[in-house]
Amino acid sequence: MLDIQLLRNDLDAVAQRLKTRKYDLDTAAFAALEAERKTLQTTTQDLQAKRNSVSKSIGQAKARGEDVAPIMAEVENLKAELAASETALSELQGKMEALLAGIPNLPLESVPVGKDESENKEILRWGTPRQFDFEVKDHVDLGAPLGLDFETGAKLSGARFTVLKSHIAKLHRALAQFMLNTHSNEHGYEEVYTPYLVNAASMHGTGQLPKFEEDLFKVPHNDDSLYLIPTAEVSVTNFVRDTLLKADELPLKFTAHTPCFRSEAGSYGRDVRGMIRQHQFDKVELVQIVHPEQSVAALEELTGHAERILQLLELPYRKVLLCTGDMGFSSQMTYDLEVWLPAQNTYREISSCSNMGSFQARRMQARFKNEAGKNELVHTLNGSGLAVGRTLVAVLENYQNADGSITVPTVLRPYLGGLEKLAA
RNA sequence: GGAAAGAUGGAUGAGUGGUUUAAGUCGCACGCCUGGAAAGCGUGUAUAGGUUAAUAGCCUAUCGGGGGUUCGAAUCCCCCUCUUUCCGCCA
Repeated sequence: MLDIQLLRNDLDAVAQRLKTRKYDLDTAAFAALEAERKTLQTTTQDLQAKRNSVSKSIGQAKARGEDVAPIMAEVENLKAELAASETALSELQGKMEALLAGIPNLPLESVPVGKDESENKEILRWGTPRQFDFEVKDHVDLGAPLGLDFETGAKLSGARFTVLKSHIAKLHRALAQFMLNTHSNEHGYEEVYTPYLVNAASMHGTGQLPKFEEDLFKVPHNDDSLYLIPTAEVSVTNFVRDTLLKADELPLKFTAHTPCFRSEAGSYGRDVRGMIRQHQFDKVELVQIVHPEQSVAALEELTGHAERILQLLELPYRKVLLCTGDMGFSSQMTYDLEVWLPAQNTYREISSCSNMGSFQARRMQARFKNEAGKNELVHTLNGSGLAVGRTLVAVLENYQNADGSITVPTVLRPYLGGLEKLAA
């Protein structure tokens, strides 16, 4: 959520910057609402003040034993007038909050302006895609004999659900363990385990609600609903919702391995083959809660932590700075990491690392006591370190051999009892 | 699932319809005192919003959340959430 003061003071400039990310802010409508809010709030507060003082004088008169009937008559009308005014004000404020909740974050100055992913800026390429002297197979064909089972997944739950067995299941587990160990032992993150079902307030805090409900799985519960997390960003970042931190507690760094659930109603037809796009997938997430002055540097650090996983796995990747038109709703700057997939002969997203600035913190009321003793919003960051399913795909495709077996990356061997090769 | 007790500012803790403008204590900040410190004394110490040049004043809201009764609610009524304890069930 943007600071409403920013909109009040600098409406046109905000609207212009939002335009670079394809959001059209109706400035006239906002200005009209704001003008109405101003007068309505003032009159409401005046009425409240009047009611308070009259009520007080009733109490005082009673204490002196005087007749209060005349004063009571005086406030007769006040009550209805105040109630009407309060109702109108809260409706208006609700309207403005709804509008505000739907406005995306402002991109930082350093983010290139662009309309879509074609205008993203490549920062670097790491590693060299391997040259194969045989016909490469994709992960679906490679995985089938090793335990990658789409048919059973479809039988149990439908399209975009997968069962992993034997070698594939173990490789999947090894990857998650390796990532989690690296981040918690070497990168200074505290390992956490979180609920996979969260309430609407948490989803609102990180920005999934109210705008992206169709992408979520919703579960009825006690006359209410819970939501399956689409990423551990939601559960972990919300640790600090409604919290006042001490300055010396920052930064907080958490890592979590969780399943992620995405309905993605709008994605039919995309990546239907294989486990690139699933309704359920595992991810090791990195979250940082930092001092506002540190968030720009923290994004570089956090992205580096995700890159390190790819480097240790010796998977070629490229790092891309997303342009304004391709960024997520809550982000003010995002790096994507894209891993090389030989069968697709291209780089595919495997991690997304974002600096959300104070956008989520404002929604969550996550603050810290700053040097001046004032409460200030923290900045939040998160990134995938990495998406486990897609990493599995990348390992299968990049480490494949002519006979269909898979060489186990060196760093994973300790997690697989020293196994060097996966073969049917 | 059943029963009971709770939720008040940074912490603790009083407060059963109107001088409560949320007492007192602790903590914290500043000052006095001191060679320095402690103790003592004094002053101050919530958040959000409105108005404003203002981080000055003034005003409004906030006692777990929501709704209600009332001229007036921390206080009375209803619903919900969470915490603790006991019973049941369960991995």
